[in-house]
This record gives sequence, structure tokens and C-alpha cells, in this order.
Amino acid sequence: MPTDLRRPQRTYTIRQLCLEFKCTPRALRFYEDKGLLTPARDGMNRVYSYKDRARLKLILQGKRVGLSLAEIGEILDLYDLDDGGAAQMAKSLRKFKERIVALESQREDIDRAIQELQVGCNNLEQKLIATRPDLLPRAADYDQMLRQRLDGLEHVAAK
Amino acid sequence: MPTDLRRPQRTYTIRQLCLEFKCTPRALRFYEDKGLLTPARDGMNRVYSYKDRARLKLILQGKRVGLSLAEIGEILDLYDLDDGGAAQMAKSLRKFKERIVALESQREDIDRAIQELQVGCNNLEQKLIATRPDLLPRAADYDQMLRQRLDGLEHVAAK
DNA sequence: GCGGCATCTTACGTTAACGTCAAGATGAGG
DNA sequence: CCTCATCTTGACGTTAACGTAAGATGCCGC
Repeated sequence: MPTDLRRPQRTYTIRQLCLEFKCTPRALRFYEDKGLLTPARDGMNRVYSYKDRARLKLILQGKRVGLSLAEIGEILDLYDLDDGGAAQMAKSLRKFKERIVALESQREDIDRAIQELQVGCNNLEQKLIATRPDLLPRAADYDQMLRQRLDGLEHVAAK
Repeated sequence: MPTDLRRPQRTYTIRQLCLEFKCTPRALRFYEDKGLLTPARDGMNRVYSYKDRARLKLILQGKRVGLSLAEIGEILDLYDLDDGGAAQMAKSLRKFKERIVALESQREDIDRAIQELQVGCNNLEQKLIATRPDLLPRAADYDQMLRQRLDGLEHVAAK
């Protein structure tokens, strides 16, 4: 019977959590500095409880959707002293909806930028066709680009 | 016959360009520091030519689509010592296409984040309906939100 | 000659989320 | 006892694009 790594009574070292969630010890200490985590201690060493792990999970989820650590902190603060989680849920709901609005606005900015760039690309291609078609990117160059990007990804993955 | 503000032989003070393009003198000096602009001088004072104005226009266009000043600089450097603009156009084309790819990737990230947030919102709303429906945002609150956002925009616009 | 305005240079401050040493403590293994 | 590995606490560095004084210069009108 393999040990369940997520038993509620389990504890974790800083490295274990870092491995599990692919982050660095520095990051966890930083979150602690900001009051987002408050692990127990065994002597000097940090001991993370199952609850700490859950909080970390929320922190990383928040980061993925673009919340700042400060905003995540506001939500997390309600986790402890809460009427059964309702206030925290209400605050989360507000924050989430705000974030959705902001993200949709960002997406509009991006779409506008892409449009502007595509207009620019078309203009440039027309002019290059007329003057220096030899400078136009060709299919071979495009393959080259793709290969470079894949190499980049492998490189990152290898680290 | 009104003076054409864009006659090629015209020159501009720093403030004139700032007013026209809604930026600050500090920004123009910063661009100069970075080598993106090299206006002439009249004593101590900067004198911007029509070409400088064109370069500034390109800088701001580049910024709008998310190019860094360094990237814009690479493109601009080819504006001067160029075989009729072809090399510059080819480089711009590459940069633009790179930027389009990057922006599309960003948009995917945003879409994923929005999806994740919407799932979270649904969950939270369900739970709040079951436990504390009084904490749910109501239509009146929504109006309030809209009004606040409009006030914010007017405030910014008034500046 | 003086107030007022525009301009100049220099240089430190800002923001977020860590990265990157540096230097020391602690326990396990050989 | 030595060394290694892991942990700790500082504390400064990084990045981008400016913002924000502080203090000097120069011109215009009166």
C-alpha cells in the first residue's frame, strides 16, 4: 500500500512542496514574508501542514489567472477568521469577476495590436515584393524558425 | 492659409511633440538616452525635425503593439544606413510576425485564465446560494460598480 | 533688473516577484 | 573529525519605462 502523499495529517518540507508544485524555496519564503503562508517550525526548519499545502495551491492558482500576491493575500486572510467560508467566498467572487473584466479588456488590447500588426505586415510584404522580393521570408526560413522554437522549449524542459 | 503643422521643413520643440502625441518631455529625453531619437540642438534646447517626428511616431506605434524600446531601436537603426529601406522593412516584418505569434500565445493564456475564473465563479455562486445567498452581489451592486468605473474614467480623462 | 515660464542635466525612486549570492547552523554518513 | 547536503536569515540585484524632485540656464515682457 503506497503512502498517500496527500493525507491530511501529513507534513511537508519546503523542498517537497517545491518539487510537487515546481517552484523554488525562495518563492515559498517570499510568500511567507508577504504573510501568505505561515508554516510551523521544527527548530529552525519550516514544516508545512496539509493546510499550508492547500493555501499554496490557491496561491499558485491565483497567480495563473493573473492575480497579484497582494490580492491573493486579501482572499487568503479571510480563510482563517471566517463565518464558515462565506465571506471569503464572496470576496473571491468579487475578485474573480473583476479579474475577468480586466482580462477581457486585455484581450481586446491584444486583438487590436494583432490587427495593427497584420496591416503592417501586409504593407511591408507588398513593398518588399515590389522592391526586394529576395528579402522575403521563405518556406525554408519558416521551418528554421519552428525548429529554433522547439529547441528553445527542449532547452527549457531540460533544465 | 493656415500653417501646415506637418510641412517637412518644419521643426518642433519638445513640448509641441509632447502635446501632439500625448507624451511627456521626460519620455522623449528617455528615448534619446536610449538612442531612439537624436534631435538637433539650438544652444541647449532640443530641436526636432520632421524626420525626428516620424521616428517618434514609429516608436509610439511600436509601443502600442507591445514592442520593447530595445526592439524598436533595432528597427529604427536600420532606417538610416539602409538600402532604400528594404533591410529595415525585412527586419520589421520579422519583428512584427514574432510579435503576432507572442500576442496570440498571450491571448490563449488569457482565455485559459478566463475559463478557469468562470469555473471558479460558478462554484462560488452555487455555494453561496446554498449557504449565504444574502452575500451574493445584487443588481444594485452591479449598477454601483458600473458607476464607479465610469467615474474613474472621467477622472482620468479630466486630468 | 525681475518675475515667470520653458528648458536643461543629474540622479534617485517606483513596482512585482522573486534571483542570487553570502555566511552560518544542523544533522547524517563515513 | 570531516564533508556533504539541506536548511536558515539577511540583503542587494534584476527589468522596463519612465516619474519626480533639485538646481541651473535662458529668454520675454515690463
